[in-house]
This record gives sequence, C-alpha cells and structure tokens, in this order.
Amino acid sequence: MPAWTLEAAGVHLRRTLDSGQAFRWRWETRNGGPDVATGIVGSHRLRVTQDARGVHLLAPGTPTARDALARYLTLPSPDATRSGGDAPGLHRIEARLAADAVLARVLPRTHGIALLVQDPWEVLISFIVSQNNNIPKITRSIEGLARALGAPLGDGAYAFPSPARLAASHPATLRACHLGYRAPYVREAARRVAEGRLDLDRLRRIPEAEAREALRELPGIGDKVADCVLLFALGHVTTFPVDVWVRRAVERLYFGGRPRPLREIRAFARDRFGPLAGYAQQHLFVYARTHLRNPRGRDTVAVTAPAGASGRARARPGRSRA
DNA sequence: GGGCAGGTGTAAT
DNA sequence: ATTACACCTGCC
Repeated sequence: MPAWTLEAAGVHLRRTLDSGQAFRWRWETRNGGPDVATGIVGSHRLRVTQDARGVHLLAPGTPTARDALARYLTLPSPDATRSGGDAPGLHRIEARLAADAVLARVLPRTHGIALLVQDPWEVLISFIVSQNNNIPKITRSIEGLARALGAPLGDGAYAFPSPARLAASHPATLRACHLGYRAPYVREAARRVAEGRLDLDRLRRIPEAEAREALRELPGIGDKVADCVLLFALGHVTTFPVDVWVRRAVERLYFGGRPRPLREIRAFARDRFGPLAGYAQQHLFVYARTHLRNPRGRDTVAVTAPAGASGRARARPGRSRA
C-alpha cells in the first residue's frame, strides 16, 4: 500500500521497459495482481508496477527514489527540446505519429512506448556491448560488470560501475563478463570519460550532429551505437538508430521488402518522421521484434493491407523475449 | 557445426 | 565512396 504513484499518462510500462532501451529490468509475474518490475536506476533498486491509476513505486519509499523514477519516466520532448516549455505527452506524440499511414497500423500493437531518460555513461557502455550481440548476452554482460565493479545496493543488486572503476579494472575482470573483442572498447571509453576527455553532459547541450561526431571518436562506436546514446540518454529524440530490426521494419513496411542501403533508411526516417523520428524508431523496433521475426516472412500484409483487412493480428506466435 | 545475434574497423575495389 | 570480411561468445 505504501506505493507512490506517477500518472504517466499513456505509458505502457512493460512495453517501455522491454523495448530494448534498458537492460537492467526484470519482471516477475504474479497471479492475482499486476506484474512487478525490479530495476536498477542510478543507485536505486526500484520496484514498480502499473495499473489503471498509474505507475506505482512499491519500493523504496524514499524521496530520492521517487525523484529518480520521476526523472527516468519524464518524456523527453521533441518540441520543447532544450528550451523548456510544455511536454506534449505520449498520447499527443502518438496521435502525430499516426498521421503516417503505416505507423497508424503499427501503433495499435505498440502504443505506450516512452523514451526513458537514462544515465549517458551507462547507456554508452551498454550499447558498446550490444554491437553484434544479442539481448540475453548483453544483459548478462552488464549484470556481470555491475556485480564485479558496481556498488552493492543490497538484495544482490549492484549499481552500474563508475567510469573510474571500469577504467581501473583488471582485464581478467572484463574477460569474466564475456565482453569478447568489445572489452578494449569498453576500457577505452571508461578511460576517456574518467579522465574528462569525453564530457557526456556537454553532449546534451550541443547539436545532435556534433554530439554524434564526438561519440564516434571513440573506438568501437559507429553510427548505430552513437545514435542509441543520443536517443536513450542525451535527449536528442529526433535520432533514428538503425539496427537490423528497424532496417527490416522500414524495408518491409515502406519499401515493399526491397533491401535499401543504410544511408537511404536514415535519410528516409529524417524526411518521413522529422522531430518524431526517435519515437517512430521505437515503435518500428518493437513491431519488428514481435511481428517480423521471420527474416523472409511475408507478414507485411498485417500492416500494409488495405483498411478493411486490418484488425486481426496476423502475427505468428513467435518467441517472446525472456 | 556453420551461421547468426540490436555493428564496427579495416582492407579491398 | 561503397563493399566484403573478421571478430568474442553462446546458442541452435
């Protein structure tokens, strides 16, 4: 009962936390009640759930934990970008997205995805680890880093390690986290941040393109990882990271399944979605993960079919992620 | 067991 | 300026 509640209008908590932005949330299913998620945000181990009234923070009940959750779930706005002003809210954002005929058919299956406001340092390392990798293994590597180098938070939870701790870590420690060839990338990023050669907070305040360039200076960071950091942590919500899933979705839903060069997909997204590109990307990603798992499938009809034919889900059962 | 997974760097045109 | 290939590792 001592839950503190956040209205979070229009947010689908589970979809949001499972939408590939964050790697530190675990769900437990409870029969008889709503599912509960436990996640590490900064130095807090948060337990949250959602019902019709909103998102409830079950524990801990401290003011700092509340602040951390509130900030985490504050929608980065494409309009008010860095000048303050009114945030549009998720309903309004999705209404605007639905002006796109394809997204209008995607949204019924993906609505409620919020962009989180995460710690840039954690996101940087997490997405370096994500390259040419899969989600379960990324999750284990991040968990391993936290366990080995992060501050203990109680109940077997550990904060994400600081740049200094990671920079000073022993190679064997990183090896035990199964980073593979990404280990040197992680180490170098940690060094640069720890030594102040890369100022992540500064990247919030400069134009997206400049921030991207700065991130790409780091070894092991290309457009995709840089874009993820810009979008998921630095408030540059017009960014459109293109991974294999988003690429698949765009090719399938907008280009009749024809392969397109990466640069074309990026340009297409800019033109088509403008300031809402970041949100559009999340919906396309989640849609692809749940409905386009078969690389050669023909499930484009589910979304691109004429108006009368929509409605019934055409998706195969498919695996859902752990 | 070769191929693939939320890419990137490098060496070839 | 594009295109191919290798790469840690775990899983099928």
